[in-house]
Amino acid sequence: MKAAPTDLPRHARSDGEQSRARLLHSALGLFAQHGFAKTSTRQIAEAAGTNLAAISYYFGDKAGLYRAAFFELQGKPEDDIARFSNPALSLREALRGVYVGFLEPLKQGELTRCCMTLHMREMLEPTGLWEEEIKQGIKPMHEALVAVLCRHLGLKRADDDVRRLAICVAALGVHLHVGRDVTDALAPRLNAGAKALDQWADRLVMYAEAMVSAETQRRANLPRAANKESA
Amino acid sequence: MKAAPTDLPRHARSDGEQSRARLLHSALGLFAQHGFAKTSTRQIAEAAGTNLAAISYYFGDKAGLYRAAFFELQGKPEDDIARFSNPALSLREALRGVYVGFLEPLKQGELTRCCMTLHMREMLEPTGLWEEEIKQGIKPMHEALVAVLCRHLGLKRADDDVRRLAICVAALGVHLHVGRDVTDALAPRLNAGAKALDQWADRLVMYAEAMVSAETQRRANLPRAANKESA
DNA sequence: CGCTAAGTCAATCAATCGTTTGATTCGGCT
DNA sequence: AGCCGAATCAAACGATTGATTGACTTAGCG
Repeated sequence: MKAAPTDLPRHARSDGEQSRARLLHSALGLFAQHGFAKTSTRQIAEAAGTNLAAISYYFGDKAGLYRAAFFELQGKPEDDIARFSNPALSLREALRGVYVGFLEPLKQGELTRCCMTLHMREMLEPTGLWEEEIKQGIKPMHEALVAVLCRHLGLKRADDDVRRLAICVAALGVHLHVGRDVTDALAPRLNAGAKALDQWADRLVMYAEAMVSAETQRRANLPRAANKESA
Repeated sequence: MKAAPTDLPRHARSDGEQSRARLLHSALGLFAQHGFAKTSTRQIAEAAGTNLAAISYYFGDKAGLYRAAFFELQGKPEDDIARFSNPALSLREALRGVYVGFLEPLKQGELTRCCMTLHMREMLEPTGLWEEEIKQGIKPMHEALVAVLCRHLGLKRADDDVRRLAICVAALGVHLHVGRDVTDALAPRLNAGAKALDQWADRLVMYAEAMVSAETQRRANLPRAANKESA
């Protein structure tokens, strides 16, 4: 709600909304770093510089704080979709738009990175919020990407192979985040600096283009009749 | 402390080693399903049909049980590497070997799937075991894949671009697991049945081949001098 | 049989968890 | 001034956690 900056000094009895915002940001960072179960409310309150009871006061309980941190501090999915779903874009431009959406959080500050980490974490530990996020954030994005691919593949309707391709295209972007620590261990240079991230964008676009081309070619070589997919 | 296979006293109690094995499997399943922090030792003991104290007895503490379940119940990385690193294989065959390693756990029983889930979970919640696993399991596999790619790209030494390509190739396989629930929500048919998984193998091999081809072409179009990569 | 050790069990420990309470303080109001 | 509600705080609640205790049971062996 209130997009107030966070680093305000801790005044004795200044504004109630400040404590709420500080709790929100501290919770986001700690939840992203240690997960929900391993983060105690006392840690959050201490990091936020507020009292323990403030969590119950503003968010009801720990789960409410988690939900608030999860949903209130993230960019709107429409912005991500808008980056690549414009029909005027070429395939290459659209794919670049897709991966920019994945890479930008890595360039920006901790806040967006923590948001992304929380999302990735939810993938493996669904807490109920995740299904909501799939429906409101991921599924629209997936459908938008499928539509883009259909357009450039010359298809009227999406089939399983297009969805598989869309998932693979997204997988390269997702892996930037979930496999970040692994990549840092295997080849630290690949994620070091903004320049390296721009190289990621270049290569991912190239690889995604190659995958789309391969799918295009596969469909071209397909016998006309066998347009169905096995169940 | 005890529980060493080196000691060879007679089987004192008939089902002595059985409790250990049952604890191991129950722990693997529960840790994979709920994570380390959200799984209590009482749950594990109850699921295993043993007493609570047996955990301390066989594994010292909860962390020891986790470590044992993590390392004792997984396939050896050499087997995975052997599937694709044979120099006699064509690129396509090698890539198929890579993805078979990712897909087989999905086909087999719960055990291997839980193992894989635990691994994925460790990516986002490193507990110390993960660094060990990177060094002993992931890094060798990455290096083997890099070697295969170098061979088919006609390179003597690996550079950052080859490593990036290797990571992208692996990313498609990793995403099968980390994005499994998401995929099930977006397009349930894609993961339903062994036949669908075989289709995954076909497409992933095709996409990976396309990525390698794209990289080959990029290098061919490169000016001779500019063989360096930006830091 | 008697002895030892492995294994099992209920009961309990101290610590930590999320949450609640009740008192207190401050800003804004008539 | 006097009052009220919002906000803060220390303290404690009950529940659950991981881990331990000590007694009990069983198996092997002289």
